[in-house]
Amino acid sequence: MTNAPSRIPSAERRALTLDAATDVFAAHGYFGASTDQIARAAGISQPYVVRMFGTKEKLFVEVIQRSLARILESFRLALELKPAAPLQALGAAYVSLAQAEQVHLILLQAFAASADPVIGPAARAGFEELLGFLLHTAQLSMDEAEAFLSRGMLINTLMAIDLSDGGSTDSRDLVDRVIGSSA
Amino acid sequence: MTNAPSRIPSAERRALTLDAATDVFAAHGYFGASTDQIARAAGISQPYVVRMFGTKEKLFVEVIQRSLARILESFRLALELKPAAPLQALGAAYVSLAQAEQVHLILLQAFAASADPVIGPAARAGFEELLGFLLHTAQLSMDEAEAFLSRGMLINTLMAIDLSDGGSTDSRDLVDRVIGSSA
DNA sequence: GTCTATAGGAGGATAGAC
DNA sequence: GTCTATCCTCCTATAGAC
Repeated sequence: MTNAPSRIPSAERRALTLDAATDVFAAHGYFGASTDQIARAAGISQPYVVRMFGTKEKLFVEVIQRSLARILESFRLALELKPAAPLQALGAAYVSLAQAEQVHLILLQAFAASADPVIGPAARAGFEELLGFLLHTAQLSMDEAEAFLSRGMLINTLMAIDLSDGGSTDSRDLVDRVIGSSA
Repeated sequence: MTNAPSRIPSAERRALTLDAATDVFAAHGYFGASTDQIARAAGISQPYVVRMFGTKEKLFVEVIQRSLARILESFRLALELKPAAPLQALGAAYVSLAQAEQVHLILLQAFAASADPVIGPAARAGFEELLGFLLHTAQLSMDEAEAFLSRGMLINTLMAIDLSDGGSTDSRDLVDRVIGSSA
């Protein structure tokens, strides 16, 4: 029984590896995640991960950019479907995207690793793109954008520390309001 | 010329090392920071850092707890001084404490490393203590606490990615509103 | 397109001296 | 109370085969 590696097209392999990397980086952060963990999650060898993306740093930057692209894409869709209530539409879109993929944790980890000379600029650029979208495409006022982003950052935090399980009554109330309400 | 190590009392040495560790963890996160960087920042040898705190993990947990204690302490003071406008008092206290010490980044890094089995519980406990304080000591309503925490998380993020320098006009506006206004 | 083998470096922790 | 020396593990990246 020959156990040959399954040979799949490079575009698809890249996408699968990015999926795996997203999960691992989301959980452990840029420094905490190893290329070996990512490789195992993707079902390939560690050197192959490096081979595909050059360095771990470049891989993380690609993960950040792809996550951001997905956020913007889902925001555009939400605005199309519910143009009357943009704030609610965007909020709901963000929470459901965060629950499905690990988009929010990637943002959090990117911000946390901002001191890195390559990741910092990528994180900043991502944030600015998001802000620009809210102000100029979604046409939010600065007040609305600020409120939306504040709420988003709290969502990121609450989901990161998984406050829902085992927490106090107060915690659960807060989680319900912040995440439950727009889920 | 004998270059003997300066011998200082253990309590003071601990405090100095915690200061150094706070800076390094704030910038690079739990995994990104090395005990050697911390040692150099504190002006002592790497093994001595480990000797004092047992493990890097325990050191980080102490840093988290100390940062939280400082936050609560400064909040208590702010409430005493300005009992009429608690939200404003707390907001200003947080921003100025964040600028002086690296308290906000420690929180961010703690949340980012929450998947760790030791750090996660510490981060959760810290957040819950903070929430409890806001609701029961500062007597904020759940709405107010939510707004306060949201804003706090946005402050953490904006300061982490240092959006002030080199950013777009929009970014600078946002930073001014969120940080400048309560500084 | 994918793997095995491995080099090379960094980092946390321990032992033991002063 | 503090250091030097060092071990050993983990991890990124490269080389080269299939």
